[in-house]
Amino acid sequence: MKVSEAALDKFHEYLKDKGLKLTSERKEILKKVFSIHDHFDAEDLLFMLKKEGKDVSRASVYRTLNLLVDSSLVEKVDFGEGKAYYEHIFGHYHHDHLVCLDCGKVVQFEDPVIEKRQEEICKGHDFQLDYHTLNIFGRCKECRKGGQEDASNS
Amino acid sequence: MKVSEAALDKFHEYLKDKGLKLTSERKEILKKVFSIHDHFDAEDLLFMLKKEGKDVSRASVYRTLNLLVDSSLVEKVDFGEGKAYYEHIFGHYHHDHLVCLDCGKVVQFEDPVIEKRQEEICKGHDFQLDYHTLNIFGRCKECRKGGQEDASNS
DNA sequence: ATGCGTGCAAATACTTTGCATGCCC
DNA sequence: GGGCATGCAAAGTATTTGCACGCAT
Repeated sequence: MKVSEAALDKFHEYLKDKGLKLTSERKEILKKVFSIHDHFDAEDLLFMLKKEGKDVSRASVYRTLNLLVDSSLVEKVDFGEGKAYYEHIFGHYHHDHLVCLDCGKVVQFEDPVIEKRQEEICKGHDFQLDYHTLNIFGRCKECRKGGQEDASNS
Repeated sequence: MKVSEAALDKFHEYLKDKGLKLTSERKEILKKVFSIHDHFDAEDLLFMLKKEGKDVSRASVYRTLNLLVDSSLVEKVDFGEGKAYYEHIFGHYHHDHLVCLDCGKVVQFEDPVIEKRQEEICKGHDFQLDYHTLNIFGRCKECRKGGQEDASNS
């Protein structure tokens, strides 16, 4: 069974639980979301759907993304750009990001030491950890190589 | 010397470097920013300034906040709410946040293990670390104790 | 004196929402 | 058939920007 089918099942279940409906629009959006193996924003998604002749409105894209986030099938990622990015998470491990400030490239990483440490910190604060976001900003290898000396900070 | 005075010096230096000017508006904004020992958004800051009779425009608040962030005196914090929060950082250590999804309370923490691990990860990816943001979302002790309902704070 | 900075309002960018109609269960 | 969902456009937020005038260096 493909991941997107398992995701569809889970989404359907989530919707049923809430008394909501699995419409053709929601199906198309979910399918597309699970075909993108990278982060994307609402506008990207809308554009891709339109390009393929799927006639979904911007409002439905936004509304469905919120549902997908709420159902834990999709994660909202914030790179501090004043808009939201998304990535599907079902069937993946959670991961964090290295974001290049020059070229904008995003590299994913996952680190058990940090994950574990967060749990300890939360325990110490008697805080129930639901999820976290960790973004590391800087400059990737290529951008440092590619001419700009910089390197000096502050 | 008070922290805000040292900050003012550093800001002045930064501005000079860039051929920019230290205006009375920028001074007032910086002073206020360094008097707030918590995170705040642009509107909060504007409101506080107005309340004290400092006549600064919204545009100047936004423009100056950007300068303060660029000069590393202030950090932009993103809680995924679609707007930016800020906190002054000069004279402090960098810290991360525990954000309660129920009451919105934010607790700061700072963890050398996580900081160190991030450096190692960046080294492994040949990535130059400039800064990072780590937010942990969940529920604080009080909100878990206080029943399941949304406990809006007083 | 020069040119950056300011306030204002309009513009921009992203996201949400009200309403009339459409369609899933 | 009932009620949620959709599309559209308008409204709502957050932030930036063009312009004419003002002020720091």
